[in-house]
Amino acid sequence: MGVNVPALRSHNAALVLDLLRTAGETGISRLELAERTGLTPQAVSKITARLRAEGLATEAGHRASTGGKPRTVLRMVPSAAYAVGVHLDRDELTALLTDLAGAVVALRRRPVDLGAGAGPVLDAVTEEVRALLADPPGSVLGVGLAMPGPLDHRAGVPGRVTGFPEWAGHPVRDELAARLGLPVVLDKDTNAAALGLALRPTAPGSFAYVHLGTGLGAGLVLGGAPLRGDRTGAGELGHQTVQLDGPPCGCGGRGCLEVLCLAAVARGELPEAARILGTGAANLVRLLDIDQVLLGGRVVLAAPSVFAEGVRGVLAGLGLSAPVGLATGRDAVAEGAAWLTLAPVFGKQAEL
Amino acid sequence: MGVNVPALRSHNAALVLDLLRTAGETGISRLELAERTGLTPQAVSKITARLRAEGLATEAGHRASTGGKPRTVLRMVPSAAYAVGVHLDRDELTALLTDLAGAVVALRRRPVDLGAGAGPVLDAVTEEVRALLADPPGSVLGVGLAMPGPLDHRAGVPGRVTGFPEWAGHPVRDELAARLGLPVVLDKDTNAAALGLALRPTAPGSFAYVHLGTGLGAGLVLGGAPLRGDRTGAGELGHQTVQLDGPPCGCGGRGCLEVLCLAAVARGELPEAARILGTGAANLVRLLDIDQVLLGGRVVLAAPSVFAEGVRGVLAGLGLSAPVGLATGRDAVAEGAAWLTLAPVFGKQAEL
DNA sequence: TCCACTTAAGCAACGCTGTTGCCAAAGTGC
DNA sequence: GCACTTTGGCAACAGCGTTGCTTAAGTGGA
Repeated sequence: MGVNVPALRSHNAALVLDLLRTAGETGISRLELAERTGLTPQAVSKITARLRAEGLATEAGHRASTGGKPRTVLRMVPSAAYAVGVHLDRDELTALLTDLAGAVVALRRRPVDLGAGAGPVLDAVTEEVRALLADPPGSVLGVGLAMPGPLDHRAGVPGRVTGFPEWAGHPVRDELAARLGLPVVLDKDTNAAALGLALRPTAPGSFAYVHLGTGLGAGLVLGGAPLRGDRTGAGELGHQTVQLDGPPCGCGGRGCLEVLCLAAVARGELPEAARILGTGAANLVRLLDIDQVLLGGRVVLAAPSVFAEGVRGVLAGLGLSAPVGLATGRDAVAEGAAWLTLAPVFGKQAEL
Repeated sequence: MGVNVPALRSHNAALVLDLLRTAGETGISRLELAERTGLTPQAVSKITARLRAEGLATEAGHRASTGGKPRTVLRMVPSAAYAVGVHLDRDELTALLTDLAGAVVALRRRPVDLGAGAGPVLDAVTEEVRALLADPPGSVLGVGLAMPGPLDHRAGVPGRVTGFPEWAGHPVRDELAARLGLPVVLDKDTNAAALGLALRPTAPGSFAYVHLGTGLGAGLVLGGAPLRGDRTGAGELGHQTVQLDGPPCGCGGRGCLEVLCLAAVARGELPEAARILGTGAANLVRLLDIDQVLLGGRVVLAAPSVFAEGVRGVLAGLGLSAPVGLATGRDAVAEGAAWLTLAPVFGKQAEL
């Protein structure tokens, strides 16, 4: 909790590297970095010199002069390091390799059955990750693994995944780390997706990633940081009561959003499902004062405009101005999983 | 955003001072401070020497020896500084003076009518604060002012307070600061109360303060920090939809928690009101993975056990283990308001 | 073409941070 | 009484960002 001088140094270095990252291909000059960080230009020069010496940054041309020496443009070097992201879903495994900028370099997919138990499934994960790393791309930071909740991201252990009791308590993170010889970070699928979305250069400060697939969940990003909660339980949108004394749910409650929404989907009433989802989204927007809602998950992606329009309609009807968007696509969770290991490089989510 | 050496110094000093504060009367030794902060004992010695020189800390006895030189106990000096907290409610004004530890030193109360307009009401606030400070207690850090929402805590300006349109946009913070010659911080009543509760030494990391008075709102504390949102809108619990297509609400929605809950109160059905409130609280606990629910507000305090038991029952029925408590009492908001100016001294809520 | 001017960025000296190594102070217990 | 343990201050130190100055590299008017 206390900060000493080396900690200060690495904090500022991470801050500068993050600005280089978000500047992307465009790059950014030393003086802009100084303005954005509040540090003096001289300090930025020192920090960027170290980053260049480590191969993390490079000079890339000049800006137009404004009457004096033109600013030198600096850029991050994405190939300086790589990370693996794994999305372990109930029936499918997606593993991908990204560079330091989060761009997908390679991808592998195969069907799996979570019900087959931890041993065989982790065998499959190990195989796919080894295959990705067979052609060694350079320094690999680690592996991010995203699974359906509930789980404990600090211990790296799944909880009672609905329908897959044998996973509960299995030391997934440590076992995979031992097999691969790489650091592994475990998190909930929705949290991983939200993290990946949160670190896009254009991301708003606070938003919710609402995922409608085999279940209904959300990843919450508040003030730039994902909210996990002490028990990795945050984002349990599916079991919000939106119908007092409504139909019972397996969770013990009644009128849960997930039950109502998925029932509408099952009936084929997608606009009604979108309206129910919109009510849940509106509750989020109002309770947390967030800037944006991003929809994702298989059910949404099967009829994106129906859901986007439906949710948008509910928010507009309540006078809420938060825009509604769609999350990138099929691999949002796996890409976010890679960010679980990339993020610390940029000083994000220090405490996992 | 960047951190330089003086910033590091003040950060560590605030950190140490906060540990002294939470240690309270008991005090804490230099070595414990070193363990808790991660700093070396020598660094802690230097920092505490400065704090003692500034009069913020003092030595207070010794611990029992464990085989060597006994540890010297350090304590914060609460009388080193004071702060004013003002709770401006729809019909009542509470102003109090606290010391650096947040203990109430003096209190004044009078009826007001928010509808009388900003001018006369701010006159009354000015009078009461001046009266509190008539017998000057020492260094006064500033004034925290808590009002019903909506408002903009960054600009220090109320929004459209329901039923009191003339307050909208009035520069309350700046005007009061000019009148009193002291820094003023404005925040929503529920946020102030939550802040005060969050800074108690025994507070859990994440909790919700649920306030049921003339309206229904919540103050959310996540990971030790109050959540306000960019528009100070976070905590709008009252307009969470918990009854799809339920009775209409003035907000444009249907089945809002506030409408249902207050209707039950109006019918005299307090257990039913508690059950509805409990449903809202359960939604909070699940969505945000919080550790505790604290109930407050006039309606709750009029029948505390009914509401506490009712909410507790709903949570227990859903298998949620978060304990339900009652917020201290009538002046929770005013005491929290004082913390709006005290908190920065301890490195809390840097960004207001 | 020249030259004054502006802006960018590195070099060197500096102040200040927390750290390290050492030692005095103040207890315990054989 | 003495060996031992633990606390906490003193002094020297490495390393951070800052300050003052210099050099590099442009623009634009005479």
